[in-house]
Amino acid sequence: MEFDDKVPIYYQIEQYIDREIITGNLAPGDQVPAVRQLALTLTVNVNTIQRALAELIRQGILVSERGKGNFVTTDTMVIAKMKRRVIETELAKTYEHLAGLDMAPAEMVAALEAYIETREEGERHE
Amino acid sequence: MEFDDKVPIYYQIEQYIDREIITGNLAPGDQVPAVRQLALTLTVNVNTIQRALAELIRQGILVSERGKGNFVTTDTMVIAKMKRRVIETELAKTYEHLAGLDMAPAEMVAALEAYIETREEGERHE
Amino acid sequence: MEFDDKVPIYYQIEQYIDREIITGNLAPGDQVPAVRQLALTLTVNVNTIQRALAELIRQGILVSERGKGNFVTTDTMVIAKMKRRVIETELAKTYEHLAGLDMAPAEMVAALEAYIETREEGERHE
Amino acid sequence: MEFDDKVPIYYQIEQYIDREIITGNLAPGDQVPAVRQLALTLTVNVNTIQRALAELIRQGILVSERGKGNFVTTDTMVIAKMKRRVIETELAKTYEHLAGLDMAPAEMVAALEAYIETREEGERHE
DNA sequence: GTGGTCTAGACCACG
DNA sequence: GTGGTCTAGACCACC
Repeated sequence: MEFDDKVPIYYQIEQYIDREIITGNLAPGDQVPAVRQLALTLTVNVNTIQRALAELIRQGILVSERGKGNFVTTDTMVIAKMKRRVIETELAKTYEHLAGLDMAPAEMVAALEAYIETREEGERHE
Repeated sequence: MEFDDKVPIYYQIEQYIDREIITGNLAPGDQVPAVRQLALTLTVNVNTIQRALAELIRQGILVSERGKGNFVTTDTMVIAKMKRRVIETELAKTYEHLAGLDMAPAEMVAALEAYIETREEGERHE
Repeated sequence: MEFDDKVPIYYQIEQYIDREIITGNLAPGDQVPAVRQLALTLTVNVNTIQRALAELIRQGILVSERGKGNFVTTDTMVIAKMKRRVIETELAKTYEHLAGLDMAPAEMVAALEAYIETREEGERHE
Repeated sequence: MEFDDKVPIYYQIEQYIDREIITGNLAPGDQVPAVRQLALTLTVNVNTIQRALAELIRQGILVSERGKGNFVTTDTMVIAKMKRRVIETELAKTYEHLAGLDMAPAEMVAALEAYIETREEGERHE
């Protein structure tokens, strides 16, 4: 995994785990890989992992069981809410940024479609 | 202006000036407000402004004239290129993030349209 | 039983058994439930139970008889002393904490009375 | 300051700062002593202080200003709510613990009064 | 000078 | 073996 050094690593790990849960790679009730395992896989320090997990635990997305491990909550409401929040935040950020470039809503959609088109062409020729 | 404390302020200021140029609020050849003026307007420290401007100068987007001030480059190619980069970067980030949530390209466009729809309704009822 | 994850579980179990003895649920001479039984009832690991019991044995509150089990001491002086200690500790902690909030002794009593009043009202309406 | 090694130090520091705010030693808008200063005063590591402050910032009780310091929120509603929570939690804990010893509400009040009485006598003879 | 982030490494609580 | 807490110390961003 690559990190953007403009934002804290612990924050990127938080988002990474959010995504793993949203996509179902980590299902409700699943055990999250051990802290030391994640530290190895992502090549970051154990404490940095802990900090990311602590925030997810605080949000109720993960639950910690002492000596057993960390688990994805089985409360699907919490997960559904998180998913909505993540997507909404992403779209809102895109909207704000493009609006800040004086783009009208219809132009944004067109730009995204054009981008996807270009990208897919690029992939076809790889 | 509000800052996201998850990313460096100097970097947000860089992007802010990029946007001012793209939208034409700052046209080619225009003088950029004095450092101390920007520091007041944005309520950040002078050094932070300096750092953002230094980066823009390095990129050739601004040109510094000793004793006179900083000016937007008159090289419209540089500006056009920057504009493309900014928009492309924004769309790429959105694409990557949504793809990371297992969203298909068509879904991304639909989600953005839905978001805009919801947002406009919200604004109508404000 | 629910545990406060801010304090060691073995310590909370110690206090739990203290309370069982003080209330008479466990009388002098009574056999304490088997370690494995307690582990099941309280849903904690056997080792954690052992650690709590070891401390109570050290204090003379329980006596261990090899091959038979653990028993509440018949030395009522020890129990009486423990009871006094438990209550005194509780009141002292409350006093210290409220005093740390600049509350005068009379206010503490009033606050406790008010709390009990509110609580009983709440229970009446449940 | 002395720490109870049964609960995390960062948590005790959190409560310590809560109390400083409740008693007015730290008023709304006041700057909290520098992290490194607190670390010296309380003789704990800087990171431990950071962890306590991070939680208070998350709760909106403190606000952090990059490069300037940490400040007590000027939102007195947040502080008032925190104060109520702290006192309520303290009384609830006392109530639960004494109820667990089979004490009736009236006895609790009597016990607290007796404790205060004894304590004041002790102080008179010191 | 002030807070923020990360690393390395140790030790404890629990299973 | 697994997570939780703490320490020591470094380096960065910002004022």
